[in-house]
Amino acid sequence: MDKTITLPDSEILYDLADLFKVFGDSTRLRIMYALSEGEKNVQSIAEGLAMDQSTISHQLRILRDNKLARARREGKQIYYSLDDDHVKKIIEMGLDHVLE
Amino acid sequence: MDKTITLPDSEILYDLADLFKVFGDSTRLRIMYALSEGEKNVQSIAEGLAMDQSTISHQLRILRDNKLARARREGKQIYYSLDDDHVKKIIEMGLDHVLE
DNA sequence: TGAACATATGAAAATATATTCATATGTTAA
DNA sequence: TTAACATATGAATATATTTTCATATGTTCA
Repeated sequence: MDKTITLPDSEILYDLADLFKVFGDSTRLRIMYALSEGEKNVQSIAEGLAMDQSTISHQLRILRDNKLARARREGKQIYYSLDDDHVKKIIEMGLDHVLE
Repeated sequence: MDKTITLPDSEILYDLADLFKVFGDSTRLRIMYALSEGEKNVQSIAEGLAMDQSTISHQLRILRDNKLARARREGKQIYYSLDDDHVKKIIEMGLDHVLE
């Protein structure tokens, strides 16, 4: 009997887990939903979600670090938008499962 | 200006986050990969991944609770398999992002 | 029934994560 | 240059999560 299990490179597995971790927090999901409506600055996300500016900023950083959102400065404000088509698709796949 | 952000029901958001949390751990991803090769019992997963029986068992429970794996007893052993077509698709979407 | 085996589970310890608070940084306009 | 504003960030705290260890539960077979 062959007990071998074929896995992706360990580094890729960690990256994959890290990616899903980003989706595994309701605050970040809410931010991603907000951004799916279009580009928004930090304030308006914070107000729209009724959360602290600091909380949003910390979480936006995580989205940025994981290349799920990107930032663009315009004057004093920084506008964020989704940085990847996969974002919506991944969320939709998840919803499919959750709603079934 | 309209500051409204349209979000899914808060309960659904939490369920969605919980679902992605399941994918957000490399041990569980490895188990899911193992099961994507076909049904396996706990021992053979543990051996294949070189991890503790207990660790695997704890994580299999999480997969079960989230309806991502299902269990079937056959004698002393319990065979697990993936319980949802979405699993592979969600992982593939994640890989697309990670590999790009 | 009892021994051997496969799996599950509770509790503890180790680690990771999210939020808050205070404050720093960067930008604009007076 | 200074005041006012928008955003970012470090540190502390609170909370969650993973793994390990010990042991319980369920099954088979002698």
